[in-house]
Amino acid sequence: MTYDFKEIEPKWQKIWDEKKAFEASDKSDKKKFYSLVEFPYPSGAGMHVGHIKAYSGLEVISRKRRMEGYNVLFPIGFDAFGLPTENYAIKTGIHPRQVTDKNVEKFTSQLRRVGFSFDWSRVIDTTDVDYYKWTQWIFLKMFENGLAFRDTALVNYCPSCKVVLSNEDSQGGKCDICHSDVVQKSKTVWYLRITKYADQLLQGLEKVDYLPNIKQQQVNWIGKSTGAFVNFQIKGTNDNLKIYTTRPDTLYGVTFMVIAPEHPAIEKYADQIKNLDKVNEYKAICAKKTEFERTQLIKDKTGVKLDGFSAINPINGKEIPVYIADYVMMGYGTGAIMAVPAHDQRDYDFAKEFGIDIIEVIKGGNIAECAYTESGEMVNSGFLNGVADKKEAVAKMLEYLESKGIGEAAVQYKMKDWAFNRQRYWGEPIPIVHCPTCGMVPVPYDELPLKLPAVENFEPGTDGESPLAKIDSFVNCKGPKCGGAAKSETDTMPQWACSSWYFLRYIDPHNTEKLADEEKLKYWLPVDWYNGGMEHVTRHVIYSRFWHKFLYDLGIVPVDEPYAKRTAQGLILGPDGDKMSKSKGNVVDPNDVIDVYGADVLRTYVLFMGDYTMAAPWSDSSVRGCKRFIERIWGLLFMQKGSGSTPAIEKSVHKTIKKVTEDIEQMKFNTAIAAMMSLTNEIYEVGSLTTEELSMIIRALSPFAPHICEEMWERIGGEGLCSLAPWPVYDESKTIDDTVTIAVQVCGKMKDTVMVPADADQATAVEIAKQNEKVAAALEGKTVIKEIYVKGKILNFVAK
RNA sequence: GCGGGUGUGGCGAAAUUGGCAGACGCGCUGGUCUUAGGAACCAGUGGGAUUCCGUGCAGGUUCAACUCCUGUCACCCGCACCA
Repeated sequence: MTYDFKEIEPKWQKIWDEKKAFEASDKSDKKKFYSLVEFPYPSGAGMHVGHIKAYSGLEVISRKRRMEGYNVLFPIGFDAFGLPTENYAIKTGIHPRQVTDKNVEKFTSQLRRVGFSFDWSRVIDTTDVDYYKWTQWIFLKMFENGLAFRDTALVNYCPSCKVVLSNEDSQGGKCDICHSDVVQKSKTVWYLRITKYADQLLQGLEKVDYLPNIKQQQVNWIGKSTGAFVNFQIKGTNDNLKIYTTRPDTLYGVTFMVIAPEHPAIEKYADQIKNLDKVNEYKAICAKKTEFERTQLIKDKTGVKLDGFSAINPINGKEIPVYIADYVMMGYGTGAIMAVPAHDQRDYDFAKEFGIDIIEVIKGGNIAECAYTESGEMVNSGFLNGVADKKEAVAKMLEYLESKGIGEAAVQYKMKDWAFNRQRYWGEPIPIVHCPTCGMVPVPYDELPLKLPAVENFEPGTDGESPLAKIDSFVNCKGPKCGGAAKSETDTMPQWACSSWYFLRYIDPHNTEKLADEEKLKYWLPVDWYNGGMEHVTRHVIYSRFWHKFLYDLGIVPVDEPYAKRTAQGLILGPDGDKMSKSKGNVVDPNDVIDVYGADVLRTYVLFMGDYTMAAPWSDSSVRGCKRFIERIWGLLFMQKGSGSTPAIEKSVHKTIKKVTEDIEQMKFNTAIAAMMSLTNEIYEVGSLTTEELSMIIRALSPFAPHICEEMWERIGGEGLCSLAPWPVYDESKTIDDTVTIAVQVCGKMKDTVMVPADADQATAVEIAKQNEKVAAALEGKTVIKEIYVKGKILNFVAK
């Protein structure tokens, strides 16, 4: 009898559904396990096999946990607001609501065909008003607490998409959506004050179990640096130019200062600056440059000296010339620096370009050649002379600066506040009213959700205005406080808003009173294991940790870190080894694979391909190997015999169960599957196994290939569903061999292997080894100086 | 430039963390059965050769190195004039 996946797979999917086999219980004596995968953006293209790999990791772990007796919450939903849907709507004229519904339906059917054990009773769609009501609610709480605010600043702006972008969405100076160059534009925009949580976001990493590279990326992104603010008096005034430096120890080496082209001091002291025309000309050139261009010319330093404007070095009273240059950014530190060319390469390049003095204050380098950035003995530095330790020098200088009131220790972060509004339709409306008498007023909580109005035209305005601005009935409203005529905010929230808290909603998805019930939150949080893509670690993961910490401070959630553990899967590349993309035409559709081989084969293959965390190319022919394996598993059904284990098979079964049990926990799915393949090969050689052995194998394979395992489970008379049957327990004693094969080396070169009792002592092993022909031949005429014996592994004769 | 990662057969990859390099799978070769096979099954498969060489390259530590150390090259990813 052959294995007919086309009949078996839908059969069991239906049964799981009818029995609500994978629904989590909110009340249970069992230990809870919350496993979370990043919910998909339902694009029109449907899912590709990369999605399947992304979900299969925790799918296996969730299924194993259920079999181990846990109450498992493994939910799924749709992250459905966003530009691709809106752009599609603009192109086709179909409303984003309809597009989203259609795509969600497509994704759902694909996911179901794979047989994922999601709890389908908790599906959420972030574009559902009952969901985004709470996204708006959280925004209002942030507004109330001063974490959501408006400011006029230079922002990243995509001229093609006509939207303001966050730093995170414009990495490398390119728009994350359309990849065109981002320009800097002065606009009044909404921000979320994520920087307030910078230190907590950093500290929090110490107590969570994230893969090391994920942690490191977040640490870099937050970019904490410790240094000092130092005030340089502006000559001829009582005003100061405040700078930030990480090297206060080099203060004696300052020979010039640089301020950003946008620095306010230029306007404030415009009348003092004699070459204002030249300065303004330079400012105009900088403003035209995109962020991308500005980071291109790293070596060629440009700038203009401010004539008639200088500062005083507070440490020695020296007059210091001040320049403007675009290598200093307004967005970091104070937008002004003290330049120490002897010990900073950028300052060095600038000094060479402009013929400025270079004063060595740390010995050890050759400042005629380049800046010396290592540590060494301080010179030309007044009271610091002779100090050789950098830390000590910094500490002494800080102490001095603070005692004189001219500077203070300071911490800076690279992370910037989150630019939060988008001039787009398909997002959550920001629930704020601009009232001419009362200013910015939040929409009252009991009026939430503030629904997206029906529109015909989704095109953003040419002046960078939201499509909502054209809807008079939406824009014109009453001021919530005074009742007078007012205007609604017309911008919407960015794509990352709704995903910043979705894992909380899964816990209580149908609650109409609160975002989720406290008791349930207390039971399920934190997420025990969260898996997703590397591309989200500096965006979604940081954003959601920030929202979570805020909700924790409000007392809404019971733990301060949302995710106890975070891992990331590697990409599936196209068969050509390139990243899968529609334009390259190398995308593999899971439906095509399921049509030919079935879901169990697809699931097994995406996990067998290689290291789960690493990228690997798709191979159509390799899929067939997994198909053969699944079919050979089916064949085991016809090799059963009632009783009487073959001792070697019994041992191998227990060893395999042990390996599978352990490997799954480390996401080493590829070696777990390989072990089961080996075992199968071995059983085929012997030709039989007991029903009990088969039962163990089926259960261990069931997280990977659940459909065939259910069918086999039923046929061997297993009780209930295989998916909920107890995880097979191996007998440790049966995993240990009585005799082992050890390698025998002579002078480190392998000569042969010999069988010895597992607990053989050195003398026994040596005796057995010496009887081996090849070993004896190699030792012929030599004197053994030393014998090295590692039990169960190796015996090495060191001989002359 | 900084941070993270990866280099192992024709290919995807393993290696109990210093102990038999190449498990498992693909592909390939030969065979069996077939009208046929891009099906199934069986056997073989790192390279040269009769005892050597092989984990990007060059050194080192060790009885023993894919694994540890020093240097170096290549590729991938992230950040990037961050003061």
